[in-house]
Amino acid sequence: MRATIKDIAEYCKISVGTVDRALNNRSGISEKTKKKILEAAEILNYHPNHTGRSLAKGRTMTIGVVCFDLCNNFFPELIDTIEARAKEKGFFIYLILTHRDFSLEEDGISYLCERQVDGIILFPVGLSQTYINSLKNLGIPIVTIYNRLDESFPFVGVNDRSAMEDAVEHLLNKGYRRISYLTPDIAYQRKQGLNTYTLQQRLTGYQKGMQRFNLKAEVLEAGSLEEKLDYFLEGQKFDEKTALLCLCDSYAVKAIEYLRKRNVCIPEQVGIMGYDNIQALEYIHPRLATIGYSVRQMGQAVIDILFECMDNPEYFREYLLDYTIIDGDSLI
Amino acid sequence: MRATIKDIAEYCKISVGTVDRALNNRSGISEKTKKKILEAAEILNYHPNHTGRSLAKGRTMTIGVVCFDLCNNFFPELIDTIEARAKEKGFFIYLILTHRDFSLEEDGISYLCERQVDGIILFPVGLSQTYINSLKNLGIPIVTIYNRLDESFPFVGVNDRSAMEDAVEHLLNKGYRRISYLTPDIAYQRKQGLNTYTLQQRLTGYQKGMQRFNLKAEVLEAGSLEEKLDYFLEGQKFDEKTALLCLCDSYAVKAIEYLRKRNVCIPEQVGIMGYDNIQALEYIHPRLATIGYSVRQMGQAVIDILFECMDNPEYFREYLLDYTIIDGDSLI
DNA sequence: TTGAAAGCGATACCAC
DNA sequence: GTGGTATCGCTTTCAA
Repeated sequence: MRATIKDIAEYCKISVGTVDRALNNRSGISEKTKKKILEAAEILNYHPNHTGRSLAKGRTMTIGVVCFDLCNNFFPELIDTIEARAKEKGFFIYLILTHRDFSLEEDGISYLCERQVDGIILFPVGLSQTYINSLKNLGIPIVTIYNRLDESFPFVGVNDRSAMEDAVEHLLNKGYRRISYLTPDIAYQRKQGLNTYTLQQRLTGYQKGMQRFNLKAEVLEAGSLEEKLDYFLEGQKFDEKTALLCLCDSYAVKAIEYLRKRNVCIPEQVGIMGYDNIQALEYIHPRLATIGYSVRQMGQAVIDILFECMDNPEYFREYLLDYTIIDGDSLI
Repeated sequence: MRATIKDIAEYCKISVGTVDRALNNRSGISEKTKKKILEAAEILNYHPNHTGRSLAKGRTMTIGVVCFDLCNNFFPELIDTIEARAKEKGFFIYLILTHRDFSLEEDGISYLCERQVDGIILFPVGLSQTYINSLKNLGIPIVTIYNRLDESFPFVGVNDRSAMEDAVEHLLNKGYRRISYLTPDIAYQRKQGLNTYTLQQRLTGYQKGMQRFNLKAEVLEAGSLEEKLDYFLEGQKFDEKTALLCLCDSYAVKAIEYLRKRNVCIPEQVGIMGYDNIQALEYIHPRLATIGYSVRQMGQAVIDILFECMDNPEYFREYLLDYTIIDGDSLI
């Protein structure tokens, strides 16, 4: 059995209150008894019991991170940052992966709540008003990231709309006139009750950009990735400079794979551009043109905002990160 | 404030003991009062308080995962598997990243201990006997993975030694006669007090393989990656089929990048082989020849063994996964 | 079938 | 400065 403050108290023939004072550097204790107690703690190999403390204090020093998965996008680096910063402040991380399954998200949140976490970082999958209300009623600070919920929850993301608009401009400046946009089927996902905030922002940016330059938007949305790309290539004569702007890098990389299979030369016949600047790009050829932003900064922001909310429940902030267009060999 | 069992008890004018029986499907309660209590719980929007329960039961239903990072190798997929399986059994995951820094590992373990986790999955960085003893004294089941500690801790890994030996044979069968081995500086890491178990196993496998076929082993170990590769290329006339066998895929991929910069053709001038079959390989060209194993199976094994240990502290198992040689375009 | 009370380990307040 | 004790929310045992 592990030693408790009671053991120390008995060992020193003293009360638990005093032991607590010594162990937690509280005032109102003589140096002499303090020293005696600390020595006893050493001898008995005392380690504080976090569960007992949590119950007494009503704080668990734990934050829940509810994320889609660890295998895609910028998530690993982001969680890395969050973990490090949380640790600095004495907090631990409960990791919950939803795989974009709403019921897993709902269950996860509910368990986090039972476990009295002090705050939650949430990549929302759900979006219904009922769900939003239930989150509000939890009385736990929640910061959303990637997908937005509504103005009652602080949000951290990239300025996607503007970024995609700039991406279109970038392609235009490189002489591309036909610019298609590759995205998952947003309407379908919406129908499934999924949160499509970021998907929508990026799409809107693309559409706005095309509109601004009087270009005809072509959104490849329906069907599997292969079907979209087949449609894209259909009747394609490569007689005008053609580019494929993709929702995200992992999508772009898959597209490159498939186009290569169909003997399409990149960038000679089709230029490709992604979004996110994921680390794996370093090793992928041709070097993908993309849109980059600081994942570290994003992680810092989300955790710092969460800490703010924990101190002050009224705190609200929407934090949109800056981005940079990164050119690459996937464009000509 | 959230409702507690006491609130329910008062609401129903009944004792907390009975409420507990109803809420936890314990025996010795009439259907009628049980129904009344469950309804009250619904009305009062009762959610159990995990902290209180943990304190009373002495179990937190939490396991700590102490891992290097999330950005390399097979870690994301592994943690994904572990998280899913833990969740199935009602357990939560504390994620701690050490970045291969021993003091972070030590601190992490010690905090996990304060938080009374029921078990730990550990990618060990440390290896000293003092450290091992301190882990033993924790009285918490620990399963090691990737790096081994000693026979007091269950271990899950791949049969690295045999795999690397087979890799050598594979290269030999393809006609390679000069086979160099690329690895981090093991001696140096050892001197830093780091656990080099897997590094060493793989190296030994390579050496054994070379010895078996009477080939001269050439281990590229000292200096930066660039320095090692410069040394490797030095005086290289490409007059005999040359291959570079690498500790792991991410290492191999970096090597390919650098060799390309030095205008070395792969696989024409140098064949490359990696280890781990990481997911990113799908999008990297040339397709890297590598050694694959089931990360899912590894995750299942480690968590199942941990659960066994939690039931039975005497339980011990060393689980070595099978592997497959995967050929690729990085060899000719 | 139900109630009462003693823990679990730590905190916090009040009294001396 | 120190001791005593109620409290946090839940479990568990014993008695009724």
